Amino acid sequence: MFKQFGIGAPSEFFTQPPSVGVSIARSGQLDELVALEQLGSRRSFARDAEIYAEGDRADCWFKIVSGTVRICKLMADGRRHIAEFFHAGDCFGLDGEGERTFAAEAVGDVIVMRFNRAATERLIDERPVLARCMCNMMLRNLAHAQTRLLLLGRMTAPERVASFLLELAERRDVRRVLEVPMSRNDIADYLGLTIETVCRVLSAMKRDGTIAIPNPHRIEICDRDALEATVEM
Amino acid sequence: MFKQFGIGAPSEFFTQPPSVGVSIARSGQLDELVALEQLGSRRSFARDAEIYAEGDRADCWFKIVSGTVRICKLMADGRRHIAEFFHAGDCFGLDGEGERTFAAEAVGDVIVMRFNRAATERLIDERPVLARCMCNMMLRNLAHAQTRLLLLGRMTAPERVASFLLELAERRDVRRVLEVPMSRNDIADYLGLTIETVCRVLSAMKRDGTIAIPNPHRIEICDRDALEATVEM
DNA sequence: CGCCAGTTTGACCAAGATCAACGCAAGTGG
DNA sequence: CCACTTGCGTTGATCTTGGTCAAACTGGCG
Repeated sequence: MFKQFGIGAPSEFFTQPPSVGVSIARSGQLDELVALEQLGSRRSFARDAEIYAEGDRADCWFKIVSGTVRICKLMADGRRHIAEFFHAGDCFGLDGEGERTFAAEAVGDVIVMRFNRAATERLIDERPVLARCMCNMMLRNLAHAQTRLLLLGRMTAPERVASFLLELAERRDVRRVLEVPMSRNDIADYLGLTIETVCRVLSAMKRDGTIAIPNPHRIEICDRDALEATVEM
Repeated sequence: MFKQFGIGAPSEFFTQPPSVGVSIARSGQLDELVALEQLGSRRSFARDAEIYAEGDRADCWFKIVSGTVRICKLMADGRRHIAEFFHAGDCFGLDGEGERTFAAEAVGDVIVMRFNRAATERLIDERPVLARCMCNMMLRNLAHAQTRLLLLGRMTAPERVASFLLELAERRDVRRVLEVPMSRNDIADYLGLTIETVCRVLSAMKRDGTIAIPNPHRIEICDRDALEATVEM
């Protein structure tokens, strides 16, 4: 089982039941977790350090203890694209068994658990219930990618920025004060915009009272309805 | 196993080994296929017919016998987004167990096999090797979505069109003469462009001899190198 | 033949990119 | 402790890509 797997998991693999029904492994889960902890080794990375590079052998995966990670790719002419951000509790790096197709980098200082792929596979063979977790994880990844496809394909700059803020709020489960660990450049490359456009849109939102920006890495949502109205799918 | 699953499968589930190694179920596969055939029922849809709608209960999935299907979504203000095209041999509609988040429509006339989800789940519980197929399928979906993210986020119109043509060629496994079942409008909504831009780019490619367009639904690749150079990631 | 749907082309427009300053806070070194 | 640098972030002016609007073309079909 589990020879190759998804790009990453925007959710709490092994520590929390999947959001949608199914009631997985209520009993076994903790045991698995303990087993996993012993398989993993703690690593830390400084800001902008490369956790793995495009082209590396994909022989391990990671779970974030603290910090934020970006999954990204540099095009030949220097254009950069960020496929995903992962936060504390998320898993990432479960990509195909061959080479990495994206790089993973630390957005700020990051601490992760590193898991050997082969060892994990053995564990999963013993406890097939874990396979179900993996599938759920990949499903969520896929659903999220689909949402982003719509965003990048059909949304205007203000809609993208509004979506981004609401997504941040939802992931961190806060209603008002957002911590924004990534730079404006990261946000731009995530939303398919330029840094200037991101700034301008944020400034416009600040001007009309939708948000407040006490400092660049902290944004407060003052008028959530306005944000939601901006997205309006 | 398999309570909820990916958006669709751009590949040959159950009929062909996965492209990347792993050598799955060499022996059992045919038996499964036979079992499945008996679970499924043949359905046909006319051009533009809705196979399922956004919001429908996701209690079945499909494998395409012939024709092309688009997975799409209409935004409130009429903007349309096509998440994916599926062709003969592909599976789709394995989305989450709740409601459909996208609609599926027939691009031309389409024949599909329709499979009941619950029955399939039972089959998979009996033959866990099938779960591995599912995971591979989702992995491919995910990898493809990631590629499209890059396309929509960071590529110019000519790059998008060139990618599209090369993707078509690769999927159909032809080197020169492409059948293009979908309309220019479909292509535009798939690439995040307008129909006019798609036309203009195709016309430009025709002008400089990269492609020939004997009729709107047939495109010939005359200079594959030029196409590949256009994409150049 | 004329209509219809889809495609193509052209003229013009605007959202967002690019280029260029400027601001501002956190180091750094004299 | 204070100039000076450095790295972001913000703002403005201008340009370009691709969108919008409108008209012409094409091939099938009653």
